[in-house]
Amino acid sequence: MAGSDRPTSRDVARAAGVSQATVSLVLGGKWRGRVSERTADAVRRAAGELEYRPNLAARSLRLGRTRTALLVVPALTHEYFARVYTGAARVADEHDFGVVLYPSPEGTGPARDPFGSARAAIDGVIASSMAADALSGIADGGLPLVMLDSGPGAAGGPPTVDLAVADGIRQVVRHLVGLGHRRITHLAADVDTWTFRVRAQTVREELAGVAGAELATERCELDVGPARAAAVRALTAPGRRPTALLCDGDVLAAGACKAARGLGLRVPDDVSVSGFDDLSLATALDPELTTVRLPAEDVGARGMSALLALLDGAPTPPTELPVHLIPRASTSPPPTD
Amino acid sequence: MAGSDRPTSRDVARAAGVSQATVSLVLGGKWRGRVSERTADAVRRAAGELEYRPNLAARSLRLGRTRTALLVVPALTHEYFARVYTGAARVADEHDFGVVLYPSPEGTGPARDPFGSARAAIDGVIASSMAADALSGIADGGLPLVMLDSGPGAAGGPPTVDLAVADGIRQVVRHLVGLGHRRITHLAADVDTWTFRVRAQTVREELAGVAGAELATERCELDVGPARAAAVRALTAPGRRPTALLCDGDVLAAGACKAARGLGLRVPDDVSVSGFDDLSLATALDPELTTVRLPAEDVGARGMSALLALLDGAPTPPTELPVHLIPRASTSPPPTD
DNA sequence: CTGTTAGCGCGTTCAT
DNA sequence: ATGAACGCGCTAACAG
Repeated sequence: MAGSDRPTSRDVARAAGVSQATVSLVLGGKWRGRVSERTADAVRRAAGELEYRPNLAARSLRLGRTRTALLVVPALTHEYFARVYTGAARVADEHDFGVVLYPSPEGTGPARDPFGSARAAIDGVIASSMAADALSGIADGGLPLVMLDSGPGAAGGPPTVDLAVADGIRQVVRHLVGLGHRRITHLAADVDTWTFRVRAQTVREELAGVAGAELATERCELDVGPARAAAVRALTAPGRRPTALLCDGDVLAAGACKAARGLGLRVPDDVSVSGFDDLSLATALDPELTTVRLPAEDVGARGMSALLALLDGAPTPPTELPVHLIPRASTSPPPTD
Repeated sequence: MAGSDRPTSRDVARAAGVSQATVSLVLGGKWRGRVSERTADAVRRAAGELEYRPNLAARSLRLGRTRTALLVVPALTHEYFARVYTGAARVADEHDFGVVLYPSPEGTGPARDPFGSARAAIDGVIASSMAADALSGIADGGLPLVMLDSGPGAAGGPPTVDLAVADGIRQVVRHLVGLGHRRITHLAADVDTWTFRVRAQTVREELAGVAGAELATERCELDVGPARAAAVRALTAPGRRPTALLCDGDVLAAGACKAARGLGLRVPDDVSVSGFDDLSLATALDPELTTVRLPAEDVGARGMSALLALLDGAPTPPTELPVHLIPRASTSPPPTD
């Protein structure tokens, strides 16, 4: 166990020939006119020589704060949440904060209490796409909380950072309608969260104002296989076949494309397919997906900023981030009968 | 700031009418025959009433350990590393350990020192796919270290967890050769790490033993766009066109498929394409990719286990995890001239 | 069987 | 301008 013992601030003090308090002041950056320039320099040199690093456990204990936030996500393997983390971690880093992840099991139901042991070690929580009831434990604990993708909260509730999903869906619908599509099937994710409820509702509302529009809906799990099956149902349902499949996510769109090909239909010539998320998958597919770009990193970044503001007692107005339609090759005018 | 002050073990002790040490023993689970059943029960009840949670900072300071591991990954947005994290976190959780992520910038070169502040707060490091020199800072610090996907280390070096990538490549080559392919281009990731060096070398070696085999190589960045460009170069190079593209990853394979289609070639009828990783992308594509499944979660899990063993002073033999070829629809016999 | 004591490393106050 | 002393909450030793 060589070199297992690290130097403490006392070691630095001894090496620099000063007291512990002086070391703390100098390294803490609050010595303006309290410690002479010469001594301050000696301290810094000694700290450098010894490769001194403050003991975070001791600091946290003394200060009562940990400079660590907990990010609760449904599934890290999904690229969207990985990006959210990346954004949150970047902002945290700029403020000497850390971010630890808590992937809530299965993303549904009141997750196993993430705070049994963690509560003591974190200053606040950023929760992404969680059902409100799963967060009751946090609110009870009086831990500062920011909610992501959960919809605008109540007046006195936690700060929120949301995506303009309704607007995103509107852009997709107008894009499809503008191309001439009237028979559209919504391939909906079978997940009961705010963001997906809004998508379903907005598709309905927006299409209700279009003359001759026919909307159908197929629900499925958020995975390629189930999406493919749902798309097959949609494309083989009795009556006239839909000319466009509006999917709740790029993953579903991938399944839809496979279904179309399997039925001998070409995308986009016979059926148009739109996605949502703009994952790297969207451009890996052929044809590339028309989809809606979500600023995932910004969501994480704004979430972290909101938490920092909350901890500072600063105002935290609700945030809504704009999203943009990215037209690509998977949509085109419908076939002429 | 309601309820911001949490109860301490002293509060629990007072409420239960015992001493602080008794609380510590009972809640720490080491009171067999040292505290009476009745008192223990009173302590637990009091702790429950007060919703007591031990202060982790204080515990860490006292014990000198944090029960936290640092996982260094090149890029979290890549599904593979997200899975590695998931596996590591699962094993960590089973041992009341936490895992914090450090995404090393750009995944190349000696990363910015992740330990400036973190070193003090972690018990050990699990580093994935890092260049050896980027890890010198860790080894110097005497911090327990486990290396992932870095190849078998020196005798006295850190424990390693590797994938049997050479065997995986061999399975792919034999699969292609078995189908009848002889002109094969290796679409290689332009990344200088052990795992990719091994892949290139194994392709060469394995194909060297096949009569009439012709190997070409195209290098590119690990992304769809560059892969597509590289595949176009491969498929339009002077001389007879290769009948199979052996790609270093599913992402590259996706680019290769797009390139083939763009040139009017069908996959797999005109050209076979194989991937590596078995990401969810592999089955999202059409045709589904023949690829090699990597047990990413197991890598993370074994890495964490190795670190725990290392911390316990237990032996940590090098681990190599098997990988398996998953034949799907993107490979078939070569076209008959 | 239980309580008392000491100290982990740090940041802060008070006294020099 | 600097040093001595204290306590954050916890656990491991030792007394009783």
